[in-house]
Amino acid sequence: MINIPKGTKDVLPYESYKWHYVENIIRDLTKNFGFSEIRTPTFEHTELFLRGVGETTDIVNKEMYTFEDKGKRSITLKPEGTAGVARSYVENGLSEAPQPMKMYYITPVFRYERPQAGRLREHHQFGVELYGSDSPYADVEVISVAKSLFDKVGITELELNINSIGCPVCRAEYNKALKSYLKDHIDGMCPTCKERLDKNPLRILDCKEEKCKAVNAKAPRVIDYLCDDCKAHHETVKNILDSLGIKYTVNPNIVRGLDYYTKTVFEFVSTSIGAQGTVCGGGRYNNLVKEVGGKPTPAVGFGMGIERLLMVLESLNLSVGEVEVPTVYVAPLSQDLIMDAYKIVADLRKEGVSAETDIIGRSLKAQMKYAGKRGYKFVVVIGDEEIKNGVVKIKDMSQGTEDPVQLINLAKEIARK
RNA sequence: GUGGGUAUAGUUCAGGUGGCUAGAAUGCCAGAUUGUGGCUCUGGAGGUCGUGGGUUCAAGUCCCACUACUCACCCCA
Repeated sequence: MINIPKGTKDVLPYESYKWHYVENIIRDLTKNFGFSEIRTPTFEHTELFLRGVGETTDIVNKEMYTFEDKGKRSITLKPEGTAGVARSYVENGLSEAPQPMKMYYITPVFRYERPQAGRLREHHQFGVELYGSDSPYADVEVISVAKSLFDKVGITELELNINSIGCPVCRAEYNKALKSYLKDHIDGMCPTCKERLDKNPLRILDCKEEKCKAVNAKAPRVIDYLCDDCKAHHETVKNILDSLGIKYTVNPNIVRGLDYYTKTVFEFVSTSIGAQGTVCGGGRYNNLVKEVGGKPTPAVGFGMGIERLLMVLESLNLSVGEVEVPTVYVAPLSQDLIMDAYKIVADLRKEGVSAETDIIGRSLKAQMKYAGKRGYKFVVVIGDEEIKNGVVKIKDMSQGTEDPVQLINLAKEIARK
């Protein structure tokens, strides 16, 4: 037997309705906020991610699905959604379309990692991108989309953490201060943090080792080093969130793992789905568009893991939508009547009523069982009598009651119920 | 890349110190005096016990290796 590649998942026929449920909510909600869908390729030139995501990140260093195609081009399966959108924005001259440009996507993303609960090699992200505004209102606009989605599906337990990591100017200042602090304490820290000291000292703040946490607690904080502009931006974001009644925690230790972030960073974290609790992560990335070859354009957005979102819904026993089954099952009493049943089903379908009939030649009893198990609302049994008289009974499966109706009015009657 | 755990029907799992013709529940299919599901009862199909070696008269059970899955670190959605 050939089995599924490590870290991937099938969405089976009896569970795909859950995906439709969240996707439908996403499409309604983004429309409500004025975002339009953008679809970019599943793979891009590797170069895009090197420049866009950043060469020092783990994603680029060790997690990309990169291969050479038959034309000797280096191709990479998208490890995140933002870089492709930035590329498309530049390549298609979207900066000349009415601004701001508000986009969203639902896409698979690929990272070569060791799978565990809530972490896959292929997962799906819903992402939102807002280009062309440096206003704190844009940050909040994006956060609001995520927040509204969680509200809509009934999730109240997610905690919103926000932080500001400043712009290149103030971050340079901060990095200096942080490094000099850490140098004095590095001996007591874990090996990975020692390594990070030179490469990416910001990440040290995110370490979960107890001894490192203790050091980090007293480390200089980014927000104390923000320049006036970044500081004002951060304060305004908080003020707007406050006035909208969106609760948050300022967490000086959140640092996103992608190089392109500036100013605002945020994440929505769950405690109910295991160690991989970040359901949604995002922030502002004012340097990205320039980085991939466009003119400097402020941008803000987030990525949300759909698998993780579903995990949260199920762990909290919240609705994940309803099984998708046609409305009516038409049951021929015997094999002689299959043709009649099939015609009735065809008519119902033409009238826009979803319907199904027996195509494997089962007994009436077996058909009833099938209809009951799959959750049909109505069953119509077709026998010689019914055909002769042109009158059938609509059985309501949840009530167990039967109502007679003229065969020619069947579709109308069902639509009415 | 580094640790820990687990591998027996479609699924969830039983099978102390080696002796089975490998079980249960659930699901699937069929039936319970031939026109009706959910409850109940009966029957049936379905496993080379992850793979390969080894010990033994005898291995699902003990030993070794491999593989897969899984959880955690790392990192992230």
